[in-house]
Amino acid sequence: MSQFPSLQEIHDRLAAYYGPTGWWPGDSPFEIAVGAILTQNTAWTNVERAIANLKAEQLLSPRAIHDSPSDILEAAVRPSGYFRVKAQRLRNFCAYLLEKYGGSMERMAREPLDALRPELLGVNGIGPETADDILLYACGKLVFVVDAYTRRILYRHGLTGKDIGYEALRELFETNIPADHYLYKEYHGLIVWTGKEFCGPKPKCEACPLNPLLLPGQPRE
DNA sequence: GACCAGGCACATC
DNA sequence: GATGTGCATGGT
Repeated sequence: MSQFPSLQEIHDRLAAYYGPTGWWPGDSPFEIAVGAILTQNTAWTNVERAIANLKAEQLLSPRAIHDSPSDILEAAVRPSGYFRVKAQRLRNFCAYLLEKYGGSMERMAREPLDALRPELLGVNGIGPETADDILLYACGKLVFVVDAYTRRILYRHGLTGKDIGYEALRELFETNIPADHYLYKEYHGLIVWTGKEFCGPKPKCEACPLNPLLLPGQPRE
């Protein structure tokens, strides 16, 4: 018996409302990894511009990014914000990928999850969410991705405390919904879509598919 | 013009 | 270990 049957209920309602999200968008595992870094604290529309620039400049490969002069790379990723920081983070990731896996996302994906996740977290600029984006969507690993929307939606529905940590939230999902890769991908996509549409700093609960939510606590903030 | 967006590292206490 | 701060563009 699950402690949080509501997690399945939340998914089912969102899936009924939106249908398949097809998350994450991207033409290749490497493009997904790049997008995961560029979208840190940034609206996705800005990331799309940056990725389009990288493609136009023939920079969407580990070797090209790694070897590109700073000003060229920074100019390309500029629309995604924090462009100096993100250019360096992309370079850090590419250096790791080239060094450890010859620049091959497919080779990286063959590494077991338990070894790969700590490796990614060891790359400067890759934190828990970015690592899990890459693991789930680019490497096919069974890891639930937690983000600001995930935390906010659960908190506002009284299902978790405000200060619950990343790992605790991840475990909550991973122990209370079926261990299914497609479900993990879609559930996170649905949370992103719902968060953007209904659960920003100013909640718009009226038309939200999660309203009314049945469960333990009362809505907050 | 203010506020916000799917984080992260680093400094300081 | 908790808390604060810098990083920056583009949309609403």
